[in-house]
Amino acid sequence: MKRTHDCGQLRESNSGDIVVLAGWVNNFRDQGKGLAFIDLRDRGGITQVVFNLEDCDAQTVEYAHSLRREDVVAIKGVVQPRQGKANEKLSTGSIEVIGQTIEVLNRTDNPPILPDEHDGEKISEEVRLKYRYIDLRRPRMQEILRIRHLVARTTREYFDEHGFLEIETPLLIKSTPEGARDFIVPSRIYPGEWYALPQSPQIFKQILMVAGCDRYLQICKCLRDEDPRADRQAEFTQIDLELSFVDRDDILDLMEGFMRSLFKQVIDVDLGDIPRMPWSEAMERFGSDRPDLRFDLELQDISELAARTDFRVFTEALAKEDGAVKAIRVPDGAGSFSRKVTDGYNEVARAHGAGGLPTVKYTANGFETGIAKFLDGIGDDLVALLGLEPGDAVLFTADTRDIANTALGAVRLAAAADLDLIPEGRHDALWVIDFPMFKWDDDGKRWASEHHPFTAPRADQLEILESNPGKCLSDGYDFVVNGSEAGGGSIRIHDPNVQKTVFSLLNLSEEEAKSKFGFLLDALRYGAPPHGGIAFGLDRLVMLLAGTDNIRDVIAFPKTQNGGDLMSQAPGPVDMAQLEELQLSVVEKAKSD
RNA sequence: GGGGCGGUAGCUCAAUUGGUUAGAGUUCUGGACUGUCGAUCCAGUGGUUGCGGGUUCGAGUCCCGUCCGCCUCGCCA
Repeated sequence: MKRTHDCGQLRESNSGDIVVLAGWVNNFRDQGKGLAFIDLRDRGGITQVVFNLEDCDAQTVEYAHSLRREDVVAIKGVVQPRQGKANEKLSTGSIEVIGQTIEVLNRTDNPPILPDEHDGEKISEEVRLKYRYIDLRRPRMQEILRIRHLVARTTREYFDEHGFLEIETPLLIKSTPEGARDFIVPSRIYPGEWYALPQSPQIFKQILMVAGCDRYLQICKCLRDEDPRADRQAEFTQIDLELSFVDRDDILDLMEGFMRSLFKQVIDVDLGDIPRMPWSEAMERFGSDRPDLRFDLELQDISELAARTDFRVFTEALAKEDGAVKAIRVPDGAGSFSRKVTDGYNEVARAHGAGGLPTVKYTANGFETGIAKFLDGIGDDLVALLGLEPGDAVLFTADTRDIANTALGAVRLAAAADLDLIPEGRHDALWVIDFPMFKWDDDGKRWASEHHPFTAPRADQLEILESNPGKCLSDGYDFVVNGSEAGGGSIRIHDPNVQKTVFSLLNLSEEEAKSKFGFLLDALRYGAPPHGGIAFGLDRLVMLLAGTDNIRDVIAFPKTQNGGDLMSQAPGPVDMAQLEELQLSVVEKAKSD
């Protein structure tokens, strides 16, 4: 029997048609010897099939009674309007198929989990990952896989229309010193030497620009041997792009068009104008380089007022180099912030480097609790500056400007989640621009790239690149949606001399740079066009579009926090012969204690 | 590498201060039922309490170690 329709297709207009459906038995309801209902499920949906003695022989009805959940069957029958009540939960709920013939394609063992819409979300992730082939049968998972497909399809369509070529870059490449830890692959032909798997195709896509490819696109796997998070996997997918003869605004304009069509086509959301915010403003107002603009609770600088208090936490912070006191006003926070809640925020602030989180409530009687007694001299000015109303709470951080901002930024997110200030279904995007070129690495006592070592300084910043690298701004940009970094890129350095200067600021010797990136430096010497690009995190875009906060939900076969695949049991040992061929041996690490 | 939460029947969970034979729902098995749709009703199967030690008259419960899962800090150019 050949399938004629999928299980989501049939409507009342099909009444009288003879059809063949195939799929999994989602559920069955036996109603006695002569009547049985089978809910048949495939990727398209669910259709009810009914077997009874009026429409088929007793043997077939009995066969229908023997079907169990997740058996795989093909069923031939006639479409008719529902005899009983319609089921509004199903797209096919107004019809049913009168079953006439059953072909069992495969019986199932008793399944460890069921891809049931009611239980699916409750099953522990550990079991879902082990039996991923059953978990993925769930309509929700099928929906996410489809969203992911739509993202890839829309990407290829949009960039094809704008003159991009899809070009593959190698997976076995040379290890690079900057950035994340590499996954490495031993070379059989050169024993003792190693390939690295790409953290991104960065250098290759720049070389494609030197090669005259003009506009490049790739949907590619990237691999970074670092610990995962809820929104991060060691193995992930990027939408990787690079363009020649463009400036920053050309790229941002083109990518905005892409993002708008993506959100429109996949979830029918209008992103509207996408604001561009300097990095310094994002840090000052939101305490984050990826601000969530769906709610207020903006950070305010109260350093001048704080300097007039006798509160040592404030005055000692302000005595530091580039010290600051920041505050957020939490409307109606006085009532909802118990001691337990503010203690929790205190921990958040401490986890981000702040010494603590001074707190005060503002009521009809003025400031109360917490640090109220220290605010006597500045009370009215503080009320005016923050726009306080009775019932508000105020949270403070005091430290170096950087720590005060990031710690309070983290508290801002925690408070918004607690107070339910984040609107459902809303998507607020922005570009963060004018990043610093470098950040100071205190451990390594050197400058490190804020973005990556090929990011160009802004043209108007070239003169301070060497004299004041900490203040030098780059031509980099991040695309941020709902507080999640969904993409990032930059105009690249196309002048080999500027590239050399940046390498030396990163404390990369000329010799080292030559051995690691020599081929890029060479390429830049032979007629490199001005170019720039961006990479979007495809997994994170799918998360946003699908409305999940778990990256494993948007990857068909994801890995766990320990980098394992619970289904295939990777990683695993290999044969001694394989190691010998590679001239490798495993050395047991001595216990340090 | 650090911190936190968790692991009990195939699945989701319960088990009082350390105390009787570790329970419930569901899946599954058998039976009843001709319009159900998370069907219902009756009966039954199902346990290395993650694993290894220890304390105790007695451990799912306390202690030590270890493995696994999740969240998080570090890390992620």
